[in-house]
Amino acid sequence: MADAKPSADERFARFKDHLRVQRLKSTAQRDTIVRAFLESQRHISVEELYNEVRRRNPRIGYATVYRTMKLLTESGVAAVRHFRDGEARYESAEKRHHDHMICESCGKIVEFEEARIEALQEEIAKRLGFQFTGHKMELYGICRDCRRTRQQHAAG
Amino acid sequence: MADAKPSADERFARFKDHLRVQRLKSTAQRDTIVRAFLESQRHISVEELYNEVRRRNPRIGYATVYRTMKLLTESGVAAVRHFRDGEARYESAEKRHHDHMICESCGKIVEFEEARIEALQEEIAKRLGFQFTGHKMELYGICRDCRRTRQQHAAG
DNA sequence: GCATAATTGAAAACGATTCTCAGAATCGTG
DNA sequence: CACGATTCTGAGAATCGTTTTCAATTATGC
Repeated sequence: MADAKPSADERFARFKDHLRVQRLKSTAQRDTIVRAFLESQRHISVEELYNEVRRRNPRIGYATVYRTMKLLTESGVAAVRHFRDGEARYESAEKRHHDHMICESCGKIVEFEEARIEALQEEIAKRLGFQFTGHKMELYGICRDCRRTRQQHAAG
Repeated sequence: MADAKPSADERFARFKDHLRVQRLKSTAQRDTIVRAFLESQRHISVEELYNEVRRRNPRIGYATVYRTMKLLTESGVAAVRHFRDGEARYESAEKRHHDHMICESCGKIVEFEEARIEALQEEIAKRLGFQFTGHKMELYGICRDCRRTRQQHAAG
């Protein structure tokens, strides 16, 4: 039986725990932002999240979204990624390690796991005399959908 | 017998060719910047390059360094990389494909080649239905020198 | 040489993110 | 519940790396 991944409520609770432990305050703004994040799609950008948050409470500022996502990352509920475009994207941190494959045409992001790459990385680090601490790996390509669309256009 | 890698003069000539073909102009500023780059260490940042350029000709502005490095990249002589800190670093493009291992403590950058990783990447892309176009991979760790230093401090 | 087109430096604009600061809200304690 | 210490908030300014703007300067083809 696979581990069920934590529900949105469980992750929300984990965030609240973090606040308590760190003696930080619970506020309506933080709740709104975290709930919006937990209900969002994967790899949401700050701007996208901000727009959703605004729909729920237009008085919440950009800075608070940034601050809250930082907190959420520290609590282990979210994780940041920086892809090619340079704006941060947040994803749920509740999953196993994985990397990303990104479509250069439509921006679609697909996750994958590959144990053999992880193993090679450790091996390379050792060979170079480094104590391995982490890595960043992204593959870029054109997804099937975009290739199909392109052909249709070409065929006219 | 290994291919000799192009000398600085050969690369400079390649840049000049690029200018000619594109009907762009040769200027003293461009020459100064490109020469400074070609004589520099690997993975130089724009700021570092700008400082060196300034020593040679204090009237050259930041924007011209940026513009020239863009040109040099288009000509295939240089290549940009964006590592964790977010500032662009330029390296010579005259080498075979390679990736980087970066020390989280001192910032040292070591290059490596690993055919097995390249092969895996293509395989993964295919599995996900992508036409592979490129990738970005960086390993992070602590280098031997920094580990040694750290121990000395601990032993103090 | 001259005209034309490209290039330059300085400063402003940029986009993503962080900081500042004064007012507002939270929370542990009486 | 009220108090007070502390934290949080929103708005806008500040920051960082980079690009753009613009008027003045320079390179190049004829």
